[in-house]
Amino acid sequence: MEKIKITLPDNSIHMYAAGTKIHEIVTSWNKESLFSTVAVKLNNVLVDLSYSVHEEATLSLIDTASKEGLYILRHSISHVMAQAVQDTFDGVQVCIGPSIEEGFYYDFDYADTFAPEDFEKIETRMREIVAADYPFIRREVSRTEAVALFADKGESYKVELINDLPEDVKKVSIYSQGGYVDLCRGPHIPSTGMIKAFKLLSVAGAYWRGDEKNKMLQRIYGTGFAKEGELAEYLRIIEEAKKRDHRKLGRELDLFQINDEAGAGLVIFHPKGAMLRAIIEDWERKEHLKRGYEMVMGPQILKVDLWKKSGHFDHYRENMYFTEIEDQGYGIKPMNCLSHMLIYKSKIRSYRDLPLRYFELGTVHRHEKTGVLHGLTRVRQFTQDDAHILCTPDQLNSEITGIADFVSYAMKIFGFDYGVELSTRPEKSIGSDEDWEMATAALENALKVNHMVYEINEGDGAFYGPKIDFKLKDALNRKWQCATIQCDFTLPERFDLSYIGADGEKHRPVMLHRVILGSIERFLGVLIEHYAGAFPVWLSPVQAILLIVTDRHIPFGESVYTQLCDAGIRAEKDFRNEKLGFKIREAQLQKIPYMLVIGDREVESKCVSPRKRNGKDLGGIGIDKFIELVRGECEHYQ
RNA sequence: GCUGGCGUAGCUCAACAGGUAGAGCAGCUGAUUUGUAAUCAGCAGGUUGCGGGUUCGAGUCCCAUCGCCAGCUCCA
Repeated sequence: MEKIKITLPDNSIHMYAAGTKIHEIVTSWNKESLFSTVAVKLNNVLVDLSYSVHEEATLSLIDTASKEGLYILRHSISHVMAQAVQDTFDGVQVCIGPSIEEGFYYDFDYADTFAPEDFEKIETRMREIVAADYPFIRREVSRTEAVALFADKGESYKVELINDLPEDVKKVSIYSQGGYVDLCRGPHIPSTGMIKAFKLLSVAGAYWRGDEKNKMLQRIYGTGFAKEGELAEYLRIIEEAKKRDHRKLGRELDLFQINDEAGAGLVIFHPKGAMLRAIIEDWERKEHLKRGYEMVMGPQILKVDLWKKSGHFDHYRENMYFTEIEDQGYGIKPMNCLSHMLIYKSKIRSYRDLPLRYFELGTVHRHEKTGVLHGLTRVRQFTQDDAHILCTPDQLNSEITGIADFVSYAMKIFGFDYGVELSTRPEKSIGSDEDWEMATAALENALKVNHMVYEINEGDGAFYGPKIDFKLKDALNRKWQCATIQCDFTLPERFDLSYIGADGEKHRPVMLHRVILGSIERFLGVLIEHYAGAFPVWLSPVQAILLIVTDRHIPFGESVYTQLCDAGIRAEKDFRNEKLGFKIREAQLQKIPYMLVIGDREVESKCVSPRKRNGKDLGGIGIDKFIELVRGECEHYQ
């Protein structure tokens, strides 16, 4: 019999008979590893353990500890769930059921509705399927055979999927376990018994193939892990996220409200929330001025004709609000660029003036569909830390570098980690192919020059240009879009912007749209969740609260309060007739960084006793020393 | 916008299968003068999101509308 050479994971080379199953090869090499191996990579291609090798190959194992392994495990669990759902309910058609970042889902077409109460039934059946340890069996069949098979089962969605495959696909693979058959590329785990920890989480609507014109299906979400402990940890993080929800903390910390009477998606900032915003905005102004930006301000509404000129009317109208004044149509701005264009055009520009960097904390309105509104992170009115940079094409690189540095600095200041993505031309867009290519190349080039690691996000650019998106990661590792740099050759064209070059001729400048924190509202929402409401001292709306032991300490308390206010420290006083423990509890729940206890001892020695938010008692220290302490914690930022 | 779930006091939540809303916290009043996460007592607080309908009777059932939640689609 023919022998083939297999390079094993430890780089040792062994000879096996052609046609040997991978499962047998692994068994002969290291039986133990089978416990956690879900599939293997054969010459870098993922295949099942049941695969038979016919050619010389290099083998590496994929176990549940790896990202790919977990993906495969979860995909297999989704098949088990689909089987359980079909076994439990009549008349259910299966659609698609992939692994996703944090788990898996499966879409079903079912006349009745699934309720979370049904999960227990489904999970019980799933556990039976797991206990039965059914092997996942792969079979390759012709398209016609597959169509016949699924048509016979009444699975019209699967039939549609097969019929829509490219013509050159002659064969498809199907997987079965315990009588359940599914169209699937694979690979899968060897058998259902390998599944140890899973949980169904939620059910929600989802359009067939993600198109809102199609039928709404029911999607059941679940997650799975290699070990019970990991599942428990994941569920703990979900609970933690709930505790940190900025909508809940926003109310508890009295930061803001979103009120039906005022309107959906419209934020009303309370004193503490407005303070927090002001701190961030002051920081923004200072940092922008440092970096050569100039502050500008534009109106909230501009004539419709101008929006037609810019292309917003044709491409962004459904997101805009309009109004009329004395028969003249106006559009409420959804972006800040128009005024900035007019500022540029207000006089003749020389190449010596460039780059021009116009910065505006610009409030915009966008008509978002009701279903997408969400606390502070998705609203209808928000303020962007927006800037438009007008420069020569050869200044693009250094400008983008400057912005990237700015973003990196801001993320460090606020304590976030982040990732970078390059988003390319979307279907609905304006501008020539040439401009798009130039703009995309400019952004990509800047990323490369700066050795930045990035991912490509196809078709996710703005309608007027490609963009670099910075996605920050919060304390719970969730990603949020905040900073973005967009390259635009179109708007300068439409507004016929020019500058006089060294050659005395007119040239067209290039424009960069960019935000650093993005929407101040969204950023605040993310910030609240990142810090769980316990802001660092420099951001805390209230930095210190004075707590007196009894009312004979009021006069000294008042004098301390005055000294702190004079020193620019944001202080509050709690001189109520309550026990100290009660006041500490309240200050603690308000997550105030410093509680200053004032009793007989402090009055006597003219000092305060700070108690930190983490419970640490700093003992009696002089007021000057406390002021110094707080300033020291802020100076690095302000 | 779509699918499903949900709107009860400032907040968190009760009220069996329709029978004229109840608790804790917060608030107010009084007592208490208090040392590092809740002092005690009393009082007050709601046309059950808004508008229709069914019924002798609706928080509970039906319709419509506004809003919230989870997704989908879209996005800063």
